[in-house]
Amino acid sequence: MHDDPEQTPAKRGRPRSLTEDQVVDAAVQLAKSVRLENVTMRALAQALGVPVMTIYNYVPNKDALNERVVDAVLRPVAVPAPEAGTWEERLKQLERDARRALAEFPGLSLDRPYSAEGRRLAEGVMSILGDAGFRPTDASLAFATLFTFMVGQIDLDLEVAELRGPGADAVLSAARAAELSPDEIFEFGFDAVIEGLKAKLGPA
Amino acid sequence: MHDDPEQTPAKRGRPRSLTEDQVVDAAVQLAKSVRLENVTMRALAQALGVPVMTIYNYVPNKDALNERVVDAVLRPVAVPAPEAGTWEERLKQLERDARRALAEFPGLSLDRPYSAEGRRLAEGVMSILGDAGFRPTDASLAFATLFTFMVGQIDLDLEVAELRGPGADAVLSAARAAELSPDEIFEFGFDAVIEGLKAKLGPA
DNA sequence: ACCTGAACACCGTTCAAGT
DNA sequence: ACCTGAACACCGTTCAAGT
Repeated sequence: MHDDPEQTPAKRGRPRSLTEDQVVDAAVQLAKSVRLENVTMRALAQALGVPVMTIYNYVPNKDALNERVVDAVLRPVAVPAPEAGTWEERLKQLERDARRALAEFPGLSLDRPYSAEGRRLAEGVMSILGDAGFRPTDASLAFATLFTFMVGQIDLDLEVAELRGPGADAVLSAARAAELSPDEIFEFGFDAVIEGLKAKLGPA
Repeated sequence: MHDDPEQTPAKRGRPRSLTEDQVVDAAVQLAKSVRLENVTMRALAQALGVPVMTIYNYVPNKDALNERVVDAVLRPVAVPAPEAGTWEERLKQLERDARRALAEFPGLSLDRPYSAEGRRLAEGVMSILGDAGFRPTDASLAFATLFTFMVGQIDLDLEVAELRGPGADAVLSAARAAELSPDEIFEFGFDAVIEGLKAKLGPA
């Protein structure tokens, strides 16, 4: 009964010099200027002012760290409630928020392996599609289309951000010639996708 | 006049042990089972039966090698001629071919930096959109939407291929529950995008 | 001329020793 | 109990020497 290690943390041993949040936050900051995959454990340790191996007391390895960074970035993205508007408006707001959240982080994508936050957003989209009245199979197809569009859009955003200047690139030069901003491209594409989904699913 | 080094290759010095095509082809083969970024120069050298540094006689560095691999994979993808069908059919065939070509290669994407073949395909899509009667700004918007969809689709294909089994993934579990194949998802999504583009651009 | 061994400047991570 | 230096098994690539 007495001496329960859960109740009495018993500050024995060396005190922790960091918290997990500090480690993840520092990695998030570094991921703003360098692609997440290129954030090195050594650079992270230096930013935290600790030896490299100390990080491994807070995070099992780099993959796990990356997952927590993605979670931290996606956490602020809300799933709009039913009262927030029509299903089209709710989806658009969700995808716009996600895109904005990810835009600060070069090369941070929604893809594999799915984080807890990624799953939350995926379920949010599915539930909005359910509210819209789509039956399960149709909702899955619509989800896949929206997800596909979203991943591609983030990739396009990255290219626009990186390829400033000399990169004589057919894709972007066409967009540049027409003076299209990434936001305009997103709005147009998203509306087209929604329109297409309604056309394909509406008559059922 | 005499002794022109261009006309008379003059087999002096050590003979080349490889050709550039051999190097690229070997890299293409390795990229079928390992993501291109994870194909190491050392593994490539071993597959070719030469010391690592020999590769640098044929290719300046790994980035350039990767670009040539992407070009080699994309080269067989044709831009359907005007006689091949309606602009919708031509676009669909092009994107389906590109998707199939890339499907064999895990993690091979259309994105940055654009290869010569990628540029050829991009210009092909733009010309098909021109044939369809889209004016330049509209064609750019439509192109960006199609490109976005394509990049996302390839990413989705990769995840479907990789996440066999335990990965309890919301995105794919929904698709699996509905027994949707990647091809069905592609067909549906592509048609929806085309439908949306027509709806947005048609009334103009 | 072309080839290539040795070496360098990086990675992530294991392992055993330190307090 | 928590921390961490040294070392290991990798990378891509430079550089100088070999034929």
